[in-house]
Order: sequence, then C-alpha cells, then structure tokens
Amino acid sequence: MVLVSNNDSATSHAIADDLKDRILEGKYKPGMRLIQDELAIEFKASRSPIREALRMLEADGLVTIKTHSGAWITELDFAEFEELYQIRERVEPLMLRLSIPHLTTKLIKELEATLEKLNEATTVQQFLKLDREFHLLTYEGAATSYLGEIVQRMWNTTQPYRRRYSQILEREHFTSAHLEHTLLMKAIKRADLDDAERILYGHIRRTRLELQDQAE
Amino acid sequence: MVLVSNNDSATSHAIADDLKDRILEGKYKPGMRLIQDELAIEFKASRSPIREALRMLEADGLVTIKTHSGAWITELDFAEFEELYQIRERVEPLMLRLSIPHLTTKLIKELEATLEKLNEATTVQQFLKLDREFHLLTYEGAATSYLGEIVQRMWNTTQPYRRRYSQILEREHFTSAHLEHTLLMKAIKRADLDDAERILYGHIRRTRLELQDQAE
DNA sequence: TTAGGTCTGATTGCATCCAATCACAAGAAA
DNA sequence: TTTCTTGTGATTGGATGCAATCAGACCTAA
Repeated sequence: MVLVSNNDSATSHAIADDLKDRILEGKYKPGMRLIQDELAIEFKASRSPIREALRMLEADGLVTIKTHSGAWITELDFAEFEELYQIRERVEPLMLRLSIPHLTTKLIKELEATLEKLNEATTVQQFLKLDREFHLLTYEGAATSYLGEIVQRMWNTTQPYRRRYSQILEREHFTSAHLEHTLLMKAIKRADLDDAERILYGHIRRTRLELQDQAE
Repeated sequence: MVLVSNNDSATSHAIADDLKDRILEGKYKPGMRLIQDELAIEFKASRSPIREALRMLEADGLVTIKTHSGAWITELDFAEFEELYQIRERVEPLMLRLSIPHLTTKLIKELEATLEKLNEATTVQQFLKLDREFHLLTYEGAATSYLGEIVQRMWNTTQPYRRRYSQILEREHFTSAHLEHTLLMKAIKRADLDDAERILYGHIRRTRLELQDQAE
C-alpha cells in the first residue's frame, strides 16, 4: 500500500498530481476558483485533460465541482473538519491494526527515524510534514484497497486546515503529541494491536477536542 | 442528508445515474467491460459526457478505470468484501450516533413501517432491498457531508456481492437479523446512543463472520 | 432607493476529429 | 511446440470549435 507517490503516464493524471501538490502545499487556498482555460494554458494542454483531472481531484475531495458553474478548492467549515476527525478516530485504528502484523523491519527503522526527526522539529511546517509522514508510514503494512483510499482522502482534505488551526495550538499540544507518538511506536514494536488502536484513537480524539477548544 | 436520489440536469450526471442503477440492479455484472463508443451510441451522446460519467462512477467505486485500457464494473474479491464490512463496522455506528438525535417522528414512523415489511419479506430480493432501505433510513438524521458519502459508497460497491452471497445464507441468518433489527429499532426510539451503536456493530460483524464461514 | 428584469461577456458542457496506445493474432526463429 | 517479434484493428486520450448556461452589470419602474 503506497500512500505517497502516484506515477501514471497519462497527462490528465500528471496534471491532477501537480494540482494536488499545490493544494496540499497551500499554494491554492480553500475557496479559490479554478478556471479550465487558465489551467489549460498553463499546462500547455487542452481543456479535456484538465476536466478529467478536476474530476479526479473531486473524487479525492480536494476540489468541488458545480455543474455549469465551475470548480473550487474544497472549503471546509469547522463542523466538517470535526466530522472528518471523528471518522478518522474510528477508521485509522482499524487500518493500524491491519497494518502492524505486516510491517517489515525496514519500515520500522524508517518509522523510528521519522519519529526522531519529528521530535526535533522546531517549526509548525516541519511538524505537520513529519507528523503526516509518520502516521501514514504506520499504515504502510495494510494491504487494503478501500481503507487506504479513505484515510488518504481524509488527510488530504484536512491538510489546509491542519495548517491553519495548528497555528493556534499551545506548546502543550506538541509535547502531548510527542508522548503519544512515542507510546504508539512502542506498541507497534511489540505488535500490541489493542494497545496501538487505543493510543491512536486517543491521539486523534485529543487533537480534535483541543482544536475545538481553541477554535471558539 | 438524502441518500436516495440525485437530480442534476447535466447529461453526464444523467448518464452516470442511469449506469449506476444498472449496476446496483445487477444488470451490469462485476468484471464486465464498458466501451465508451457503445455507451455513446446507446445514450445518443458523444464520448465526452460518457467519459465524465465513468469518472464519476469511479469516484463512487462502482467502476474501475485503467489508463489507455478501459473501464470495468468494479470486481471485489472476498478479501476486499470483508475489508469493506470491517470499515462498515467502525463507521456506521458513528453515523447512527450522529443521526439518532435528529430523527423526526415522521422518519421514525417510516422506519417502523419499513421494519414491518422487512420482517414479512419472503424472497431474498425483497429482503435485500428493504434491509438497505431500513439501514439507510436510520442514518437520515445525520447532517454529514463526508460520512454519508463513505457509507453510501460502501453500500453501493458491496451491493452485487450481498446479492451473490446472501443466496448461500441459512434461514438462521434471517431470524438473527430480524431480532437485531428489532432491538435496534427499540434503541433508536429511546435514543440510547451507546446501545444503538453496540447493536449495529454486532449486527454488521455477525453478518461478516457468517458470510466468511459460508464462503469457504 | 430598491426590486425586478434584461442583456452580454465569460465560462462550462458537448460534439467531432485526429493521435497515441494497447491487446491480440499471426508469423518467424529456436 | 514454445517463445519472441511484429503488425494491425479496436479503443482510449487529447485538441479544437461550437452551443448552452450562468453571473454580474446595467437599466427601468415603482
């Protein structure tokens, strides 16, 4: 289960990947409109592949298309953001459970290295990037077809908001996250499925509640 | 949250809806190939809207597209079917929890009527149709944007397989389902969120395990 | 001033044509 | 016989032009 890159030769896929990066990096902000002609000119292609790319991004939840009207970068209100976190609480522990038994020693080494870098992160930028990397890596052992898609999609759509809201988080949050990540790592290493599930559930839940508190 | 019909004027949407019905009704069987030209002729349209419709169905998980190769009705192996049931076990109880507090008395009346018909169903066909109707109705109170999509998508993709596998289920299964549905209805009426979640979780889980037993 | 209607430019949706790619069959070599 | 190569038809991907639709400005009437 590769939750990272996606190499498909067709230009529509290439365009979709490129746009996806821009959205995840925050270059394209939620609510921004995308105009087919402009994109076509920029990518030196016709509107056909652009349209297909937009449909793919729509499937990823990154873009919202309204018939005869246009395409916008998906915009979440806080309720939707919260909803996605609630789904994550339920779904990611399952994916972790399915993954742990198939994690190779190589992957575990990689996980530990990422965790170390994560603990040393100083900027919010770094923290977000490494946090994402760490969690998605823990799922790499799951040979799932649908679960992986769902999880990836949720990480993608919430990405711009994690960036936005994490600015308001207290220092306290990062130390809690640090402790939970360490506990999670230990549970993974001794292949304790129930414990790992529980820690992850609590980790996501606590983050949601903290964001909830800060946001009002 | 309307999990039933979808009225969008654009022809690509109309085509997508039509194809969707055919797949869910079992006219188009998993593994069957879809050829753009043939569909274009049948729908008296060009290939552009057909292509868009296929992309939409891909997003719904009903169709699988391979670049430069073609489109097929999505085919699940048993492992994927099981995976989807595991996700349902985690996700649908959450949706039920979010729904119950907002169920109107009108909806509850409708639910009871559906349950009554469901208990009187004699053929497998009827059972499947009413079972789907009953469960999706219990979620109708949830004002969710993503959860609803996910749940609906899982019901859609597993539909052909529910039909296939339910043929091999014992009479025993239907009486268990009956009892669980009745318990669920009671929990819903007294708005007992925890109990409702637990019953639904067990209901989906038991079905999965029974199918697992029968299938090997 | 404000509400409603109409017009117009911008943009999307669809049709058609051509190019790129693939799958499969037929043939050649071992 | 088996395996590899090559070529050809079928099918998908992309480009271009036109029609349909929408949003916003402008005008008119109350």
